[in-house]
Amino acid sequence: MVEIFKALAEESRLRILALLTQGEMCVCEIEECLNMTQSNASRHLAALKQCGILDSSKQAQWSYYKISEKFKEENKKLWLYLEEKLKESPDYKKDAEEYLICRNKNLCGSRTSDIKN
Amino acid sequence: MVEIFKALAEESRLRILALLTQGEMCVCEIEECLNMTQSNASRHLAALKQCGILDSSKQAQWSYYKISEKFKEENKKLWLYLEEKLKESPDYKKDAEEYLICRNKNLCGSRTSDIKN
DNA sequence: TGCATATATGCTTATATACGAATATAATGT
DNA sequence: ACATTATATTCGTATATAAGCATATATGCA
Repeated sequence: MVEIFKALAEESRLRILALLTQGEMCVCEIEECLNMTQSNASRHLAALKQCGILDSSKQAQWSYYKISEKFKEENKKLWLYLEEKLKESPDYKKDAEEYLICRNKNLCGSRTSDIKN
Repeated sequence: MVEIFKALAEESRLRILALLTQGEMCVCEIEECLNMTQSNASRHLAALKQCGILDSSKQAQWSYYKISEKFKEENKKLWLYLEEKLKESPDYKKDAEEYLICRNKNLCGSRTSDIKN
């Protein structure tokens, strides 16, 4: 449990999580939306994955990250809390708008998940 | 929210929280139950109080800490999660036994809350 | 008043964490 | 094979956090 809280105890990682509630994203999209350096984005994503909060899959040269279903199931109550509170954060609205802009830029070319979205 | 997660991102503080699910305690009881130094116990309690997770009240020379009702209300889902998971932690059983022993030692003399318990 | 006890806090040190810049690795397309 | 792009990782540095020890503060009691 401590590991999970450590992962959540960082502003940037919470912003990443908030973004990912909208769906899967690749590193460069996160980087762009949150205006952070590549290494920073990559490291925060790795930290969230490391403790089981995120899943990742590699398609071509892109790594896609999303909230782990297993995590949601095993930490239902925490997840409900996060869903509720992340949206209340002051950064959320702004980041969510950036997310839409990113989507339209189609930074990472077409991908499997785009078919669904 | 980050502040709350930061406070929760520490093993000793989670053990303190687990203990406090059983009721109000003073610093010296925490100190004894968890076998930590006085300054350490005091500081961890201060950190938990600082971000609203704990309340404290002073009676004579003792400071009593307990889980804040306001915190529970404003963070219902998180609190439900904590109640569920803290009990599953490997330290919990051992610490809970220590808690009973402490109670019997009556370290801090009689107190208001003892009447209720 | 003086002493003992409980708690909080300053100070120092050790460790952890976050960051940017550079580099390594992997996949793609020419 | 080579250049390009996306991502991961290494390195050095700056900052944050935790711990112990000593000290300050506050309360109760002789």
